Amino acid sequence: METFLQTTAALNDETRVLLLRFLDENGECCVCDMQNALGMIQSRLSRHLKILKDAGFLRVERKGVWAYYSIRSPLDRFRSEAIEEIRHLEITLPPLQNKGCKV
Amino acid sequence: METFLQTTAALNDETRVLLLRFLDENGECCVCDMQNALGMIQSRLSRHLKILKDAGFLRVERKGVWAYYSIRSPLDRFRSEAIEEIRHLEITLPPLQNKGCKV
DNA sequence: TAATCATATCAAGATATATTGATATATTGT
DNA sequence: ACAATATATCAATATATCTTGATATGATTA
Repeated sequence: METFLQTTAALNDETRVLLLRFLDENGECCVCDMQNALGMIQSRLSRHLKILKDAGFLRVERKGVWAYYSIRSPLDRFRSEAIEEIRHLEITLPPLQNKGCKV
Repeated sequence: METFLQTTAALNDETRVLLLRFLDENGECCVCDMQNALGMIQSRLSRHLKILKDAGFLRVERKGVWAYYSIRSPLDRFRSEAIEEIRHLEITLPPLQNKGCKV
C-alpha cells in the first residue's frame, strides 16, 4: 500500500508530470538543463526530482558535479502505463537548449 | 492534464484505495453496506465516493433512498491498470455483511 | 587552499486535503 | 403530512504538500 501511494503521490503534481514528460521526450538530462529549459528554480526542481526518484520513476547518475536524471528502465507495468498516459497529454514542452550548464 | 491529475489525486489516498478494492471484490454496494463493513462514518464515505466517481472510477445508481456504487465498466487503460495494481496489494478486506441497511 | 559551480536540504509561509460533527435533502412508510 | 432512513454537503480543525529563499555539501578549477 505504501509503495502504491508513494507512486500515485509522485504522479499527482503538475510539475512532476511535466518533468516526466520532459525526460520521456529528451532522455537523460542534468538538473541545470532542466532549470534552463523549464525555468524552474533549483530547489524546486531538486525536490521534485527526488520525489520521482524515490517513487521509482527515475534513476540518477552522478558524473562529477552533475546529476543526470533519466526515466528508469525497465519500469513495472503500472508505472510505464502512467508514462504512456502522460505521453498522450497535451503538454507543450519547452525545447531542451544547451546540454552543458552554467546557469 | 487536469483529468490526469484528478485521476491520480483520487488514487492517492488510502481510504479510496480501500474502497476501490472493496468494490472490486464485492461488486455493487450501497453506502450503508460500506459503512457497516468498513466502519466509516457516513460523511467520510460519501466524500470519498464522490471523489472516486468524479475521477471516473465509479458509477452510481440510485434506487429510491439507496445509492449503489460500483466500479465503472469499461474503464480506460490507465484506470483499469490502477485497479489491477490495487488488486495485488496486500489489503485485508472486512467481509461484506448484510446487503440491506439500517445502520 | 580558496573560489566557484551544481546539487541537496532546510525553514517559513501559503495552499490543499482529510476528518469529524452538524445540518440539509430527498425518499419511503405510516 | 409526519417520522424515519439514506445520502449529500457544510464548517471547523488538523495534517500534508508546494514554493521560495537561505544555507549546506561536495566536486572541480585557479
